[in-house]
Amino acid sequence: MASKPKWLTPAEESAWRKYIVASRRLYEALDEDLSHHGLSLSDYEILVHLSDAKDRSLRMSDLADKTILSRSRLSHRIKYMEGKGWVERQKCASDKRGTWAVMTTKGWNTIVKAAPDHVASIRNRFIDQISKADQANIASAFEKVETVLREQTLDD
Amino acid sequence: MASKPKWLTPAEESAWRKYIVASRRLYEALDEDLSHHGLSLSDYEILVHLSDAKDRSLRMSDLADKTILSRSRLSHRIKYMEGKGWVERQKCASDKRGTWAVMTTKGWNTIVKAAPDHVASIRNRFIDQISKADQANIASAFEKVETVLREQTLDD
DNA sequence: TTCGAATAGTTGAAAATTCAACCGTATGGC
DNA sequence: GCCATACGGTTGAATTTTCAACTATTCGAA
Repeated sequence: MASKPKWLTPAEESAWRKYIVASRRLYEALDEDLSHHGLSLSDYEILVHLSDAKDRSLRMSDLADKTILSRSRLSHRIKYMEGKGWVERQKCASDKRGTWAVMTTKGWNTIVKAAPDHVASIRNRFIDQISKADQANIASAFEKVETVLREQTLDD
Repeated sequence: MASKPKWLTPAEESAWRKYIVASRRLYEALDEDLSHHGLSLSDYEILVHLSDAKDRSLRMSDLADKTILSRSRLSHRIKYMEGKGWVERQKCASDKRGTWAVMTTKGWNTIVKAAPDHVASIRNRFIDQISKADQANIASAFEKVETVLREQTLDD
């Protein structure tokens, strides 16, 4: 990687620390809020992506990509969620290796119930604390970060 | 919480999604980079805070606060790190309930070795992708978020 | 001074996550 | 068509994290 350690300037260090601390705490808080509905943040994300999808169904690997979960982790989680009755698995006809994760009515009801509170959390704890201008700055900055991250991950 | 679900506007939603996705990927990438040194991001944080501290020692609960780790998790982690020879525990004289986590020379060497690469990761993957202006915006925005988060957590 | 509540920290079991190996199916070249 | 390789997904074991209970000490008020 770097040949000479180029340390962070105080301003950079400060931005980094503030970001990292706040993002950890934010994650915690949202997860805690959601736990009152019996959901973890990843379970919620899984349900969101399913509810947005055509027929409320997604192939396991697509779902894994969208939720940024490893296939293994998703597989375990879906097993759990199947137990809860929120999703079902269906064999894929066109590709016999594949599996569809299908959201059930019960899953739909669950997320419909949780969503207002969750959105309120995001609002109270994040969005409403940040000016419109900064929201735009953050959106573009993190988009850039993510793009580069993706490129960097490809060639390693 | 909220009485009426006040949904996110498209701009807000976009900012939120971009932030959440990038932050997850960023965490992953940094953790992966660090793993080449046999460290997880939390282990690194533990060592950083210890190396900044007077006598490279901190009380367990202070360390837990600084690293945003639960006491239990820190306790387990320190046991592991003790096994690696990176830290030692010492009984606290003034408060007999207490324990000091003390970084060893081996621990110091470990972090000295890992730090340049880690800083380079933060730079490549985050800092260098963001303009100076946005760094400042992000610093202040996340500071605000964290402050509110802390206040909210107090009265719950 | 004494008792009840709070604080510091640990522990073992339970739950979640990662890791690596694995099966069955597709796909692309020859 | 045939084989090597890649893909899609699952599984069980190992590791990590959470959860709840617990010990020991300190603090504070009566």
